[in-house]
Amino acid sequence: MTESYNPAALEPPIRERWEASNSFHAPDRPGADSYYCLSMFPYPSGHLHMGHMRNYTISDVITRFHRMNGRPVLQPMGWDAFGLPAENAAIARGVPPAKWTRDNIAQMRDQLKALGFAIDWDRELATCDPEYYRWNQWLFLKMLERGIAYKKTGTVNWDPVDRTVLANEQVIDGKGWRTGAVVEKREIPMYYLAITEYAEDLLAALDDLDGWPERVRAMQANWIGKSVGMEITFPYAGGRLKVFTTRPDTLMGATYMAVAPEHPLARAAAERCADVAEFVQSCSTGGVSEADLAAQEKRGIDTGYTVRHPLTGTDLPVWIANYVLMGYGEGAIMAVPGHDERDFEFANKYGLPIVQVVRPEADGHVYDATEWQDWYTAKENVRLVNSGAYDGLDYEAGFEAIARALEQKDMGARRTQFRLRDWGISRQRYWGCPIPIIHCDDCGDVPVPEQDLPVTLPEDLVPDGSGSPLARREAFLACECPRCGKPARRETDTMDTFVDSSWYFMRYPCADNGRAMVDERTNAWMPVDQYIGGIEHAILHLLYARFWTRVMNELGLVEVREPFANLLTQGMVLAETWYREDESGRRTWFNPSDVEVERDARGRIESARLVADGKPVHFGGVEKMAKSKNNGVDPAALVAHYGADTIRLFSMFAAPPEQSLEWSEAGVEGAWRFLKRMWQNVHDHVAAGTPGAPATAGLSDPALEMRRRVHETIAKVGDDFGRRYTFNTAIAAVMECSNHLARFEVGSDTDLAIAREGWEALVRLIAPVTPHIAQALWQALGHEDDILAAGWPEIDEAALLQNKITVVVQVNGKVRGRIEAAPGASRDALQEQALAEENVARFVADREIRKIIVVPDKLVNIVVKT
RNA sequence: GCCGGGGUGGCGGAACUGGUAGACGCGCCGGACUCAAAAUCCGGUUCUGGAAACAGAGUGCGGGUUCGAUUCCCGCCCCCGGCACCA
Repeated sequence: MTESYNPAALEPPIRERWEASNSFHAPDRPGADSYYCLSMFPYPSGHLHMGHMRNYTISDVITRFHRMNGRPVLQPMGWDAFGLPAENAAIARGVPPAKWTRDNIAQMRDQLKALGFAIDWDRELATCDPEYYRWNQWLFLKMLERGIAYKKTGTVNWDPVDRTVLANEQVIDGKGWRTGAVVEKREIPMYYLAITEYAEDLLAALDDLDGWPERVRAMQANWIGKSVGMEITFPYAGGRLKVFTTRPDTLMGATYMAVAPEHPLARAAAERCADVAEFVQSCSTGGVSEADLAAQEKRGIDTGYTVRHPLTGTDLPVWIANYVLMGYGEGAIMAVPGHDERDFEFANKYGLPIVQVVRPEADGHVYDATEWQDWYTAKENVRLVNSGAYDGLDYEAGFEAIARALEQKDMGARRTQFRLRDWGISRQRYWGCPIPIIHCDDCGDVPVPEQDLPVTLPEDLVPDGSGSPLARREAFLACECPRCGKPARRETDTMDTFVDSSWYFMRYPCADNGRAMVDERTNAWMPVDQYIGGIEHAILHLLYARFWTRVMNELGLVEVREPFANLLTQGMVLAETWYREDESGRRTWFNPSDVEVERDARGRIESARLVADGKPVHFGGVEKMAKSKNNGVDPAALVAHYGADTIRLFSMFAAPPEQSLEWSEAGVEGAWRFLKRMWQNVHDHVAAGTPGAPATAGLSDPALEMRRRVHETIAKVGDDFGRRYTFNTAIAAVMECSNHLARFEVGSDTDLAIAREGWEALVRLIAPVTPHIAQALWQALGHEDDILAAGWPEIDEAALLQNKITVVVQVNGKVRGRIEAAPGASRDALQEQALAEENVARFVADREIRKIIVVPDKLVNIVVKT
C-alpha cells in the first residue's frame, strides 16, 4: 500500500480487473430475488454531462449496494440515438446524423467506463440500430391490426419559408428559428396511437404505484385529466351544436356559445363573412404549444349564428374564441360567464351578458359581475338561483335534475371526458424510425408485410433544414405495393422518439435476440425494480412507457402491465453563473472555473474577478448547467483531475437525489480531502500491526463507545442506501464515524481489533459510492476477494446498547437543561431528576406547575404558570 | 395561463412518526508546522448581548392548532420543473 492516495494510478487497474472477471455480468435467469436497476438512457450528444453523471452514480450506488447484499442485479446501458440534435449537427456541420451519432456513442461509452459504473455492457443497445427499431415497426403493425394505431389529421407548426414542419422548441415567439418567418398552423395527416383507450386504466393504476413519488402520480393524474360531465346539444336551423361541460347544473347561466377557430361552424361563418374569415386566419399564426395558446390574450368574434337553449328555447349567439381548443371535448363550449373565469373575462371584454346562477348558502357573498371572485366556481354548500324550476337545488341535485331533463328531450348524455389526447407519432423528419407504410394509388395505405421488416433508414443522408431528405431519396421511396404489385411510394414520416424509449428497458434482458422483440428473459427481469431519471420526464415518457407496456402485455409479449415498480426522480445539476456586460447590455458569460472569488471575514462573497485578466465579473445567480450561461462543468475533465471516486462522492454528498445539486469546486476539494484522509488513516492503522480475533467482552468505555458508533453507522448507512435513498446522510455518517475512528486511541491489541472491525466496516459502507478506493483499501486490510463479494457488514445488536441517555428538559417548551438517565427510566424518575436540575429549578422557581410532559428516553417538558 | 415542486447559518445541506434547529461538508477566523507558501494538523464559527455561565431572537412573510411546529392547517410572496414535435 502506498502512503499517499493516488487515484490516477489506482483506479484504472481496478476497472481492468472488473472487466477481466466480467464482474457486472447479469444472469439470464436471475431467480426470485433479482434486482433490475435502470437509469434513463442518454441521448448521445457527444459529451457526458453532469446530469448523466449524477443519474448513473445514483443507480450505481443502489446497484452495488444490492450486489453486496447478495442479490443478482441487472444494470444495463443504451442509447436514445434518434432525434433532432443529430439533424441540427448535420445542418451546422454537414455530417450525416448516423456518423455523428455513432461517433458520439463511442466517446460517451468511454466516458461512462472511466467512471467505474457496474454496467453489464454485453446488453448495450442503440435505438438507431435496425435490429432495435425493426420491433418499433413490428409493434406498430400489430397496433394497426388491432385499431390501436390509426390515421387522422393533426396540427403542426409550419415554416412557410423553409417549407418544413418545426418542433415546438424551434418556434421562438411565434417565428421559425432559422428563417424568422411567422409560423403557421397546418393540418396534415398523421398516425396516432389510441392511448386514450387506456386513460381509465392508466389513471386507476396510479393508485397502486406506491413506489412512485406522490408528485409524479399527481402530475400524471392531472395530465390524464378525467372529467365527469355531460355532452349537451344546442339545436339550430342547420344542425346541432354539441358541447361538453362538467357543470350542467349551470346550464341556465349559459349566455353564449364559443367554438374553436377550427370548428366546422367557424369555417362556415368564415365563408359568409370576410371579418370572420380574417379572424380565423389570424388564429392560424403562431405556435401550437399549449403554453403559447394558454398565455395569449383572449380574442373572439361573433359568427352571426345562433343556437337554441335546449331547455328554455332562448336564442344564444355563437362566438369563435381562441381559448376554445379543437382537440378537447367537442371543440365547442357553452359559456357560463357567471361561473367560469375564462368565460367571465371574455364576456366582460365583448359585453356579453353575465348571469349568476349559483350562490353560496352562507351569507356575506355579494355577486359582482365586474370583478371575479373565487367562490363563483364553488360546488359545495351552494344553491342554484335564476334557474327557474331548478332554483334552490344544490350542485348534485341540480346536476341530476338538469341531466334528466336533457336526457328526456334527447338533448344530452352523461359522458366522461379525458384531457389526455391520442399520441401522434408521425414526424416529418429524417433521423428516426421509418413508419412501415406503403402508399399505393389503388390500394391506399398498405402496411409493409412483416417479413419485409425492418424498413431500413438510409444512413448516408444529410438534412439541410428544408423538408425531409427521405422524400428526395428515390431509392428509398420507390417500392411495389405489397397488395397489388404496382409501383408505389414509401411513407417518409418517421416515428416520435418517445416510441424508442417506451420499451427499451424490456429489450435489455434479451438484446441479442434476432428473432423476437422480447423473450422469457424479459419476463425474468421485469418489472424494473428501480427506475431513475430526471423529473422532466415525469409525464410524457413515463406515461407512454406505461401505455406501451400495456399493449405488449395484451399482445401476450410480456407478463407485466406496469413497467416500473419504483421510481426515483433526480433533481437538476446547477452551477454559479458569472458575467460581464458591455455598453449595449449584452452579457458575456464566464465559466465558474475561470473565476476567482474574494470573501470577507464572515465568508460572504465580496468581489469576484476573472483569473485571466484580474478584472471584475458579476454574479448571475445559480442556474441549471447550460451552454448558454457557460456554467457547465465537464465530468470527464474532473475525472482526469481527481479520479472517478472523488466526483462520485461529491455528487452523492452535496444533496439528496431528488433535490437540485449545486456544483461546487470547493465541495469537490472537500470530497477529495476526505478520501485522502481515509487512505492515510487506513494506512496508519495497517502499519500499527495485525490484531488478533476481536473481543466483545471486557472492553474499556472508549472502546465500547467506539464500537457502538461503528454499529450505529452500519445500521444508518444500510437504511439510507436501502430504504431512504439519502446518500448524502449516509456519507455524512461514514465521515463522522471515520473522524471518531481516526481519533480513537489504540492502547491494546483489543483496541486494535476494535479499530480493525471499524475500518473494515467503513470501507465496505463507502464502497457503493467510491468503489475504486474501497477495493484498494479492502485489499490493504488483508483481503484478496472483490469487495462486491465481501458482503455488507453485519450489525451486532449488542453493540448498540447504551447505558446512559441524555434527556432534554424544557420549561414551557424552551430547553433549560439536560439530564443523564438510564435507558427506560420511569416517568417519575425522569420528572424528579428534571426538577432537580439547577438551571431548570431556576426557571421553575416557585411558580405553579400546571403539568409535566414526559417522553421516555427523550424529553421532559415542565409547563408552569407565567 | 394551467399542473407539480421548493424556500433552514456566509454557502451546500441535516433534523426520518409534532419532541435538543443547524449533523456532515464548504467557506471564514485563530493557532501549529515552514525561511516562506502550498499541503497537512488542532481549535472556533446561526445572529445579538456577555470574559464566561447564560439570556434573547431565529427555519421566505402573516395568522392558527398544540405543553411543544422546520414538520400540521389557512392566506400571501419569491424561485424552479412540465405543458403533448427538445430529450
